[in-house]
Amino acid sequence: MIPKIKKINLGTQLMDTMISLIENGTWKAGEKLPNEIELANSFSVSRNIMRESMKILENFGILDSKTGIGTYISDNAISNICNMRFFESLKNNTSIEKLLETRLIIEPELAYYATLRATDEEIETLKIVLEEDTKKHLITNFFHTDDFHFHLHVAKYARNDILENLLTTILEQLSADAYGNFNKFVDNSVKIDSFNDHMAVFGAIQKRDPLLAKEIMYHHLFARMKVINPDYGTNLIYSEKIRNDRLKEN
Amino acid sequence: MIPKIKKINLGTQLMDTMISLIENGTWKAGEKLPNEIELANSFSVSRNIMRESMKILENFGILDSKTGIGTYISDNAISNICNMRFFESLKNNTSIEKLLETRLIIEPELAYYATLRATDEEIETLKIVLEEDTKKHLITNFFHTDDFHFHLHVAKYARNDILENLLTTILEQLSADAYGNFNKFVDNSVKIDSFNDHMAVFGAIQKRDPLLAKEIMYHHLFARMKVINPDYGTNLIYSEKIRNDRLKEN
DNA sequence: ATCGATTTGTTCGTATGTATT
DNA sequence: CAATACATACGAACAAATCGA
Repeated sequence: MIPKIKKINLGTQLMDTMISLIENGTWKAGEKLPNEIELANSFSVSRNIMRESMKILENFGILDSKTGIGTYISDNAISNICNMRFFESLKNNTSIEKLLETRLIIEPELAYYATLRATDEEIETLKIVLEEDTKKHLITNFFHTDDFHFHLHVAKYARNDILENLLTTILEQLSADAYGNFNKFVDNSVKIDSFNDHMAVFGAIQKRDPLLAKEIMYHHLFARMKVINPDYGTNLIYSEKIRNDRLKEN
Repeated sequence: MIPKIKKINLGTQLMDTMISLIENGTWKAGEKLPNEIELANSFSVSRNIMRESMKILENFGILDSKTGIGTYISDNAISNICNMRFFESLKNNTSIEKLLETRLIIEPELAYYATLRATDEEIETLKIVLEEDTKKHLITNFFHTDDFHFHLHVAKYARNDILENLLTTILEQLSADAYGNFNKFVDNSVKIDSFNDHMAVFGAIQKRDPLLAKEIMYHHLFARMKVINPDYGTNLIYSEKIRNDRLKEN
């Protein structure tokens, strides 16, 4: 398969050079840029192209244009360039395994924090979410994106916006990707196991037992990972048993 | 303090309406859009403004323009809209505590995976990084961004691009923010503790003891958190002791 | 293989609204 | 109030790429 090279147009070239100007310190944070016409001239492009590039950088929080005053380099331009790169990597990332691994890392912790931070009302909501899933589960071949409602609710109750949003994009990517279709044809026993795991996680949250919620969530996701890659974790030694052994040693 | 409402210009309005058109299903993924002139007419804006908005959406991977052919809605437009929102939240998020909490959640796991996946050469590199830090530590009042080299290397060796990039942006935000300055004036004992933690994490990685690396990293970051918010975690029960107790009970 | 139609890429000229002085 | 500097917005045009006849 030949990788499609997108022909670089003036706009993206401009964007890239402006970013490097900021990164190498030629343009410093807080600094005022020359006006659009001068800029366009100095880069030898038209004003519209100049504007298109600047608009994109403005949208990324790297530039800051104020009507009638001028355009400035954002105070946190460098940090937003970093964000932009993160975003790029997220956009191009297609490895289902890495997406699942990320879930494996963050979701047990989210379950842990959700157990500590969810209000009683929120736990009731979670119960309702599960009950609705039960209905779907009994009636149709429920799965795929439906499965995600529970996880997203748990993430919300953990009160960490960053990781909640990260999980949202990961789940969105998983359901958009082949993984979404894959799940439709997965063996029924896997679905049932998965559903029971949800019930167990909920039970732990309801009992306000954060460590238990965390452990169950981990094993739930680890089982999912095993479905798409049976070899995963053969080099890993994270397991209840070994952990127990280690802790008893001390 | 009055929140500054950025006067919505035509471009951002257009962008928002186009996104809702995609989200509510009026524009479906893979669909071809009318040409720029027709679009501009139907939205009653000039072609330039139309282009500016489309360029931004293209940059986010929501639209896909091909010279001489036309503009299409990306196949994974919805998932990229989600990414965009994540990016927005990351851009506006200023809570140092949430940034640190995210580190507290992901970095122990990254240390864990790094211990399992780092090559012997990479562990040597890590050693050199630490030695360089030692020199800086002895000579100048080393800290703040210097402290981050070690963490970023560990993240890299964990072989999870998503979380490595997330950590990079978090550390970048922390050093850009007040936190960076704050760290400059922190008590010297804190610096020494922190440095010793790094040594201990490295020791665990070198011994190929992933659980130990994870535990030390956790306590290292928890201590950092306590510096900026002494009350943090008083409602948390995550601790070696309690975990031990729980596991021995069973 | 050439031509024409279509569509994005790019440029220029001009007018308007807004903020500073 | 007037002058200035600037971003915002529009319209017309040409160039380059693509596709189908």
